[in-house]
Amino acid sequence: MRDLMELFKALADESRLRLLFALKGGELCVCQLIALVELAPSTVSKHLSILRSARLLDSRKEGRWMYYRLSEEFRSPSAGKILGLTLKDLEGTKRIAQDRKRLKQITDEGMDHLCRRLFGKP
Amino acid sequence: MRDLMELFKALADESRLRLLFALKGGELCVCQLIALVELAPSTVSKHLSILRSARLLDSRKEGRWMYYRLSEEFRSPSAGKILGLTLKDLEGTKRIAQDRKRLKQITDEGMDHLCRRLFGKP
DNA sequence: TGTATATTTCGTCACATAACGAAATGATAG
DNA sequence: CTATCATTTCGTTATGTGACGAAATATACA
Repeated sequence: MRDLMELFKALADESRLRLLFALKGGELCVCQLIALVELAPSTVSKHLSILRSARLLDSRKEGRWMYYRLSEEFRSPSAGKILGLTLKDLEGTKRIAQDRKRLKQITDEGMDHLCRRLFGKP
Repeated sequence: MRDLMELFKALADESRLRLLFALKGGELCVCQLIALVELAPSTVSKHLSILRSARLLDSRKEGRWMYYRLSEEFRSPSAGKILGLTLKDLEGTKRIAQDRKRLKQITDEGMDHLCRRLFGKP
């Protein structure tokens, strides 16, 4: 029951739903996710850790970049199905449609350029 | 997206999961649900209103008693499936097994006796 | 009609959570 | 080795949530 509640708590937040959906298309770097949801890096990091605790995400470090992706090993079979239904439901929403467009721009931009834009000095 | 978040928020609470599971066997009166979860009447009432707002429950008034039951018309097809998966997942948990036993006692007791026990003067 | 009863609404308190900025961490590049 | 960069951790603040008791509401019964 504890696990199930953790899953639902993780899913009960707009930013986290947006992050999950963005990762549907494959792994992304933290800086790309920051650019997408437009929240402080520390805030995004916290969201990602919540999603990872709920076993919805896995992560991988490559050099100084950290990549997150949708998990494949869920805590329970139901968890995977619930995530699947959730992502399908999100397809139709306006916010997610906007995100999809912006994400394309972000991935096209290239990470070096993106990071300089996000964290670089004037 | 708002609806989906409302659904997950509703499901992200232990007491509300217990209430939902209890109603799996059919409609129950508020006083029976109060006896089951052992929280203040006002607290249980609030939980029920949250579940009803999320369209997980319907209610029916009969005399002075209010009956709640699992909804059949969900906000979205996914909502029904998610609830189904959730209730199935809960089957195995210890708390729910305890609840099932206690619920049998509660329904056997009869509502007049139960209400006198819960609200009656010494 | 008035009183008892079942449920809901309201006000309040303690605690959880999302947001931020500052500081810490860990890796790369010079 | 030191500086820089991407990310995380920590501390703080504002808002949301769950719990309760008291008061309001609605129905039944005398």
